[in-house]
Amino acid sequence: MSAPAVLWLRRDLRRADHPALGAAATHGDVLPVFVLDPAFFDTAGPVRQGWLAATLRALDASYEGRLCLRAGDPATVIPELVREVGAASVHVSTETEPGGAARDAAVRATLAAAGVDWVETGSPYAVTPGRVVNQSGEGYKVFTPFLRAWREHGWRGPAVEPDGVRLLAADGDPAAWRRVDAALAACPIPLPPAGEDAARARWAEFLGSGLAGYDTDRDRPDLAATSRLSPYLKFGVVHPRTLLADLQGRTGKAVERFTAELAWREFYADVLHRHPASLAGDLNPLGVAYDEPGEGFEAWRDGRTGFPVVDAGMRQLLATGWMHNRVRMITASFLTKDLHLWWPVGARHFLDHLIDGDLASNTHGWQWTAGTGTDAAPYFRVFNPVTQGEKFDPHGDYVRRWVPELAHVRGAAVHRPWDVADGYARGYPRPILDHAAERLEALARYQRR
DNA sequence: TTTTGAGTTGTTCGA
DNA sequence: GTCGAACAACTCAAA
Repeated sequence: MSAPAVLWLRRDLRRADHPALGAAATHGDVLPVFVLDPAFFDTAGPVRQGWLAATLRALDASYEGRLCLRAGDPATVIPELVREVGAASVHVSTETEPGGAARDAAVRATLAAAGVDWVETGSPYAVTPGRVVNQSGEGYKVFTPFLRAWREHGWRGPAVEPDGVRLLAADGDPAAWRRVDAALAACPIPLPPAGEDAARARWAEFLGSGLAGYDTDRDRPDLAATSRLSPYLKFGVVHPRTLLADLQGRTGKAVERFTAELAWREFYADVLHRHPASLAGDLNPLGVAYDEPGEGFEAWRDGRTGFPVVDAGMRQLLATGWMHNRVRMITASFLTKDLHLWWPVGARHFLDHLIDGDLASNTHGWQWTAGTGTDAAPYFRVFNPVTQGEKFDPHGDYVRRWVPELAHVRGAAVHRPWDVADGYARGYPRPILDHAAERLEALARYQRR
């Protein structure tokens, strides 16, 4: 009988379409393990901890209750586990985020010294970051050519689990499971259903009724027009390759558009992989002056800026761990162009509260808004929070849903409470700033540099 | 090497 | 109300 194979799960918390699982199974009995790494877990807020906890419980069920959960530094925990069960190999999906890649390098070195094989199969992306290159062999810095090259590169079909995979049971750490359950119990917001079955159900529903209108309605925060798969994609509960395979044979603008959104996720992962320093600072520094966070930041964070669509978005984030993409742009523009704060201030807050918070997409989405990222954003692209609200929440339903102080205002007028006779009757705050003035200030700062 | 066309998501103003 | 122009300069990708 051959030695067991450890399947170390990280951002691939699923059973289906799992190339690393297949690879592990060819080596021997498979021991699925997840490590609660304090470097990641302890720094996450209660919402993100809760979503991970729910996902881990579902993952354990996917693996027939045999998920081995341990806590600690993986560089210690994984080699220990390997010794314990006499494993000859450790199987993972390739991690390309800077922190995870550094962690993997450390674990891999320790294992190599012990003569244990380290096998990387697959990644959280249809095309592993670093593989889409231009004619000079370099990565892309502009999305559109990346998209073309990404499509031309293509991707494999879903991985089918080999017959007769045998899962090995190993002692988990009861204290670690207690921490998971405590995190779940302490989660301050209601979470979506976790796990693969829930992700598949969400996807099936989107394919059946949401995809057709995706092209035209995806920008409407008042409608449920997006896939809402991002919390599952974040932990690899569903793999984009699975989605792309299901889209085969379908055509039309909506399919193209949804595929492009998946490509954006891959593009930003590629950019972060090639430019790890962009995690903490500007990819393309503009040299503009930023203010220090103060009362304006607190108003933004708490959803009381006096700009209805901004406040609706910030409150949706706090209440649900999710914010509509269009509103992420509007609120980000407000922080960077109206409050004149540096984008990492907002990016940090988003990451602390989003259950789908993806390091690469969040970082570079923010940099796009700030004009420091991959897209050479025209300096004059400053969102007007009122006209954006009127355009994308045309009936005001989104604002009324998240801002109860404005629930009595009918129609699109909710975006301009200052023009409504009883607009402030229920205590909604007055605007904390003059957008027209701050827009000019932002433009001036860009030109002054 | 040089050149050329293009670059997710906008706003305002004036005709 | 609608529509086109103006709002900078630069970098990137590819021919």
